[in-house]
This record gives sequence, C-alpha cells and structure tokens, in this order.
Amino acid sequence: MREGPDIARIASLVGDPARANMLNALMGGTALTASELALEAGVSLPTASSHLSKLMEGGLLTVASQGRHRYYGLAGPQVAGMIEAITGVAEAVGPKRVRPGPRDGAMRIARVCYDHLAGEQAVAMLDRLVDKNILVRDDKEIRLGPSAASHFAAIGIDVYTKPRRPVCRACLDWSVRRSHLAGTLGAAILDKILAEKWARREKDSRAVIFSPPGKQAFERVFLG
Amino acid sequence: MREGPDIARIASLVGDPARANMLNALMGGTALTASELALEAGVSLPTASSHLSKLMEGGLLTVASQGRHRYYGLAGPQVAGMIEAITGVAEAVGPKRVRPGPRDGAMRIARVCYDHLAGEQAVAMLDRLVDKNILVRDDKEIRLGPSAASHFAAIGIDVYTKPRRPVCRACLDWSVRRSHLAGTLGAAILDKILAEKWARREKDSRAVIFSPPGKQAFERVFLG
DNA sequence: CGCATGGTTCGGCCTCCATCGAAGTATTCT
DNA sequence: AGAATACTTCGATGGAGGCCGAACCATGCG
Repeated sequence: MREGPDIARIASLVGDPARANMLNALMGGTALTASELALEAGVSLPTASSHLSKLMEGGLLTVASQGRHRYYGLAGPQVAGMIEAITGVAEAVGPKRVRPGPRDGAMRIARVCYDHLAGEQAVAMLDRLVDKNILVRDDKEIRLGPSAASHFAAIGIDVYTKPRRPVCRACLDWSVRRSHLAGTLGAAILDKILAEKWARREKDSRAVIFSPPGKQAFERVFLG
Repeated sequence: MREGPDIARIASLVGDPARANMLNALMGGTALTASELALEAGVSLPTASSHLSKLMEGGLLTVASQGRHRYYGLAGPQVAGMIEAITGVAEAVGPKRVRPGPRDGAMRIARVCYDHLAGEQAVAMLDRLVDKNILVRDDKEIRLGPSAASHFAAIGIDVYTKPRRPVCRACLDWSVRRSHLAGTLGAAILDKILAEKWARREKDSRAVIFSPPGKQAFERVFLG
C-alpha cells in the first residue's frame, strides 16, 4: 500500500459516464454552459450541476461567470492531455465498433484537441516542421529552431506574443500514437486555419474538415 | 450525449483506490503476483482477485502463469503512459506527498522471485555462467554445460538432488527485461546466498540486500 | 496419494453516489 | 418592481459495486 499523488481520485472523476461526456465535449476547446453540458451528458440540470462542482473541486475545470451564464472549460492542457491518453487506451482496448463511421474517419484525419489541431494532419505537420529544422525535438521536448520566428512571422503568426504558456509542447495523438504540436504555437496555428477558412468545425463534434482549397493551402504552408 | 471510445469505463477502472494502488505498483515494470498486489492495495486476496479480473477484462493488464503463480503486469506502454498522465494531473492538482524510499532501488538490484534471485545481479550472474560455458542457452531453454556438476559441487551445490523440477529454467526479469536463472538450480543458489549470510531479505519486501563482504563473495563465486 | 499453498468464485452485507423533483438564489429583461 | 431565465442546493431514493469469509479449483511437494 504505497502512497503517492491521488490518482484514484482524479480517475474516478473521469470514470463517471456523465462527467466523461462533459469532459469529452469540452475537449473541443470552447467553454460551455451548465445547461449545454447537461444536454451533452444526457442528465438533468441539477445532476449536471453536481457533477460540475465535483469536477471543479477536483481541479479539472475552470469557470468564467458572465452575467447569468457560467462558462465551464478544461483547466488546462495537462488535463486535455490526460483525457487524450485515456481515450487512446479506450480506443485500443475498446470493442472496436464494427463500422468505423464517416465521423470517426474525419476525426482521425483532423480534430480539435483542446485548443490546437490533432490527428494525422497534425502529426504530419509536426514531422515536417521538425524535418525542416523550424522546430527542434530535444528528447521529449520541442523547441523553436533558428528560423522559427521568421518562418511563422511570414505567415502571420507571432511566436512571442503569449509568453505565459510554453510555446511548443508535444501532445500524444490517440489515433496515430505519435506526437502533435500543442502549446501557444499549436493554438495559434489552429486559429490561423480557422481564420483563413481553410477548414470548418463539424457541428457538435471535434472533427475539423478541410475544404479542398483549404487543404492545399495548409499543405503548401506547413507541409511544403 | 455523444458516442466514442468508452473513456469512462477505462477511467473508472483506474478510479478505485485498490486498483489504482495495484496499477501504481505495476508501474515499476516488474510483474507481481495476486497476493503481492493484494498486500500492495491493502485488500484481501479475494477482493484483489476480483479487481484483477476487472482490470484484465478492461485490457489494462496481462498475466503470465508460471507454475502456481500468476504474474500480472501492465498491458503495454500505452497503459503506462495513461497512468503517468493521470499521475501528472493528480500531482499538479493535489499536493503532494512524495517519498522515493530506498526500497525501489534495492529491488532493482536484487530481489527474490518466488524461490530464486532476480534483478540486475541475477541477470549478470546468468550472463556470466553462460559466458563461461557452465550453462548453455539452447533456444529459450537453459541446460547444464559439461563442467556444471563439478563447478557447482565445488561450492557446495549438488545439481542432481531435486530431479522433479527442471534444474534450470529461464525466468524473465521484469526490471531488466532479460532472463535470469530459475529452476532448482536457481533456488539452490538463492538458498546458498542466504545460508552463507551474504545477503538478507528486507522485511515485508522482496528486496535482497547484500552486505559488502557478501557481495564480494558472490562476485568471486558467480561473476569471477 | 495427501497435504500445503496460490488463486478464484460465491453469497451476503453495506456504503457510496448518481439521479431527479422541488425549492431556493442570482441575474437580466421589461 | 415583477417576471423570466440560468443555475445551485436540498432531500429522498435506488442501484451499483467494493468488501470479506468460506468454500472451491489448481498446482506443486513429499
């Protein structure tokens, strides 16, 4: 009976279906109100409220009160990473749904992971950026390469505007089992993709769907 | 209420304190028996057995039957990664009691594995014995070499007294991931080590701690 | 063969917690 | 101010699951 950080407490928070659905919904990165989360989780409002306060107490969520709305969001990238890790295991051991389904396919290719892009395209992008020495993998960390600032400035992304969070972080991708780019840089790139309308977000889903020209543009800029 | 991989199911497996303790114990990489895990988790053997079958069913554990022991281990690196991610969040959220303890280090170097020696020293010993052709690795089996009988007789071990069990067997060492020596010969060697007081067993632990002169003697006899 | 030991299964107890309806607080709209 | 909306708290209920002792299999030892 060894003691350590209370992993059971955290895991059991995620271990309730209603709460898991809520967290899943919040993985989209946008904060949601209590009512929306109740709907998402398929429970009544009082029940949802109870769950939300438990998640708050557990430190997994943050809340922002705006008027009579309370917007709940994930507490941070670390929490998002944990959810992704659990999802990966569930996917690997889970009873493998017979029909993959078109949405799952789209999710595999590109999806939102908290505030940045995940999926095959995101993994490919990180690979290419490391290949071109714009980013540098250092053991398990990712750092900016010498040409990073100028390269990203050229496409309208300033890598030094948000110094509070690490600029780059690796985030394990559950569908590909390899890392994609997180951190403020990852978030900025997702912003750019959506701002340029290269892709749109599937409604009520984390899937990100590129338009044909948008995909071309993305490949030219990040994979070229 | 969206559908996806059943993350709640996996998380709730980790969400029980007893199971979390077991998984934590298995994070060291060494497979453990049901009894050891029961002790580790602070529950009775039947309770532990129930937890273990749930973890098995959930795909988080693998089991290797060796004789009347069943060694449970984590199902793979992905599971370990998930535990680590959860641990990270738990540590960030709830401070924080950590004592590394000298036991883990000692366990790595030398410990009891059922009735024989395991750990780095045991792996080194088997390597050396094979090197000197006293034992012969044949595929996955280990056989006695030509000089084995005389060599072990010289140090007071008769390799032919207990014919019912295989004299030599390979046993996978979970800390080093290489084989060490099991079978009656392995057991006899551990007996000798303890009888000669070259080492003592740590109380309530599998760790085996050599005294300085004991270690010298061991190295002279088995590694020289 | 019979005994000892590691492990699992079974049955019953008991606690915990998810759930919802109803009532209570806060904020905005008119 | 009064009504409507967003959310939380309270109380009661019911079901799920953790727990252990005892009995039951399996393997190894003499």
